[in-house]
Amino acid sequence: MLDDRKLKVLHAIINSYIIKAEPVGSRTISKQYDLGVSSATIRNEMSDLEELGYLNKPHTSAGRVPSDKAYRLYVDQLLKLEKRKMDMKKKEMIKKALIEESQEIDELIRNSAKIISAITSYTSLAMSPQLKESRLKHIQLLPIDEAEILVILVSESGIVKNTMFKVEENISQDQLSTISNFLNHKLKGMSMDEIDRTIDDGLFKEMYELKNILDRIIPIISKSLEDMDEVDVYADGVTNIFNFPEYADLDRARSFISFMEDKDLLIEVLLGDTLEGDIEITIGSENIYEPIKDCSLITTTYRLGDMTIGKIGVIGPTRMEYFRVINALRLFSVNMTEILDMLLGNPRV
Amino acid sequence: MLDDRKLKVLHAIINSYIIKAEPVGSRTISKQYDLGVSSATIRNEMSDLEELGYLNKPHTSAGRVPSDKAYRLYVDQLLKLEKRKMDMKKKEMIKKALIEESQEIDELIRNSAKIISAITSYTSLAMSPQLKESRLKHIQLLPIDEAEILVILVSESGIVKNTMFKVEENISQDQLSTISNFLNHKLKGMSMDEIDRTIDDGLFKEMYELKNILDRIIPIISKSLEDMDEVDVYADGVTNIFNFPEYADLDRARSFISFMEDKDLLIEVLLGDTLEGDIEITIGSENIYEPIKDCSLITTTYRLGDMTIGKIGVIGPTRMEYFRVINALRLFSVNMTEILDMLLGNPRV
DNA sequence: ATTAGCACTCTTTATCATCGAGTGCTAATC
DNA sequence: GATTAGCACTCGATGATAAAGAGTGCTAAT
Repeated sequence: MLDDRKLKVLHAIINSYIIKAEPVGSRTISKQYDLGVSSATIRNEMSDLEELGYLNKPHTSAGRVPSDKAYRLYVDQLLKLEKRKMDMKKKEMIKKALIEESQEIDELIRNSAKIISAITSYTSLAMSPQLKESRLKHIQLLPIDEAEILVILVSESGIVKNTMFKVEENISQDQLSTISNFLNHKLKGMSMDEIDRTIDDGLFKEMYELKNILDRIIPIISKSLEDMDEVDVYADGVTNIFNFPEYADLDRARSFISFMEDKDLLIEVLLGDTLEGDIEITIGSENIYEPIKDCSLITTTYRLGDMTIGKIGVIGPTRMEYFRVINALRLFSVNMTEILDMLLGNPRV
Repeated sequence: MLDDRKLKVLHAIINSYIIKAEPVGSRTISKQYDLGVSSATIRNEMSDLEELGYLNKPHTSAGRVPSDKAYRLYVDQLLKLEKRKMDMKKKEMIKKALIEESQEIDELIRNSAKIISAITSYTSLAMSPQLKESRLKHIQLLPIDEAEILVILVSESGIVKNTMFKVEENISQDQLSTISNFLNHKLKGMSMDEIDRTIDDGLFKEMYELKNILDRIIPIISKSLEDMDEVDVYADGVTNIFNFPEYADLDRARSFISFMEDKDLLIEVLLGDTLEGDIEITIGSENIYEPIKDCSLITTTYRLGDMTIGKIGVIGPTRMEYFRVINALRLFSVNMTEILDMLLGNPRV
């Protein structure tokens, strides 16, 4: 469909446009890229490419601009041809920085977002681990003082969640231990969903004497479980968007930044693609949400054990430096997976 | 220094400018505000006011614009005269919304920021509680499995912090209990600072047999304590700034939004003022940081018990609707104090 | 099939005149 | 003596017009 020369011309145009953000004319191509043909020939090729939907003209006397379709072609080839080598020195540097700065998982995610946006100079997105499948490893009720009890949940993936609650009656240490043991016995190893179901089934009739207390604790556990696998998302370098002339328009900038302020939307966007695969790229109009239909989104995943549990990504204008961003994200994908392994241990799955 | 009529003129100009964001001319004042004098008189008064530093002229043939000094006067009078009544119906509404949406403290803070920016349509800032003075109520080591121990710290203010750590050796449940008890006995009731000092003093020579384990745990406690009183800050409604014509300039908007992205700076800004007092207002050039020298910042505090532990605020153009914002913030100050009291109990201080 | 050449299109930029809001001064008025 | 009407003047905003420049697309020559 596209002969070799057309491809070369298209590539040249894309490259030029990615760098300059200005419509590319035939003369630019014939002079700066060594295709050995005159600008008139390029003009004809460009005309063809436009007809095929790979190029757009902002107006009659402007140069051409690559269409989303062109980027799609470009990116697909990029991903196919490319030798997946990784700059190991850079990788280790980043890893070190991340480890030193991030004691907690949320910190790790936030810092990753920060570094990614810093080195790519686009806006970065990072999602905290999603651990829906995670199983309960330990549950414990701890008396803090006469009137307060602390509920502690630990998941196999090492996430801890606790909730304080108050009681009026006096509950003895023994009673608490009994309940702790009972709950541990019953719920340990279950996934969040299973626990929810078990709770709904009212499996706790066995413990008549402590029913009052249990009735108070169950909803707390339920709520805590919910909280535990609640994902969060961070955007960093949002103002980087101002660096791109396509966002010199206030309304555009506003709409982009507003979008980045809405965490729910961002989660949707990140989860929109599957949770599988290496690098995923969504180009311009391929995006579902209006405000980012002129953006490209590149995401990758990170894992814990065999399970993909989160995503990080970069978002910017469609004329993004795909290659550079892909490489950067690969670095982070590997690093975060390794660091999480370290932080959370290596649970069986 | 300012006679009554000058004051009235100044007020009229400020009011007009707050609404319209456009330089105010003498004719506007004489027509729309009922001062009973002609525009020529107003012109003379304006000329005087300019000389006194209360008004500025963007250029010869524009109207006048209030200076920071004018806003300062305006605001000081506002705060003095104003009858501090609170719309109790609105207050209860907000309180209800906050309580329903916010199970955790961080959520409460975030939601507050969200609601504040929604109802004021400015950018809101909210700082999480600062509990430096908070004392340790409980410390416990909990075995999760053979190789993992959970360290739990509970402060008197009810904040819980935990850290998982791994051990190679087997440590018996008994040993852990011993250590837990020992630490509780030694550290309970101490403030963070005191604990740090106690730790530094190496007070733990008493426990020879368990020294290995203690040496591992101490730094973890130390780190956790640090984390516990780390403040966080949220900004919401940042893109509201686009609603104001003074930020139609891309560079301005960018600089503002970039500033709001930097949490460290925001903390500085919020803590910059004292932690005391009811409402604090910083106008334009009174701000230390360049990017917000054309903004006004209104903050108030919230408390736990007798102690001021956090701040919330609103930031926007100097021609802010001070009155409305002040009232809104008062509502939140009271509400958050009440809700925190509920959530965290009422510790003695 | 390629290319030189040229007319044509459309944006960008600069220039200039005009308009109007607003000031500041002066002289008349209360 | 304070107020005000009147008017010349200032200066940004608006819009029209022209010139420049970049690029296309067609035609005819190679």
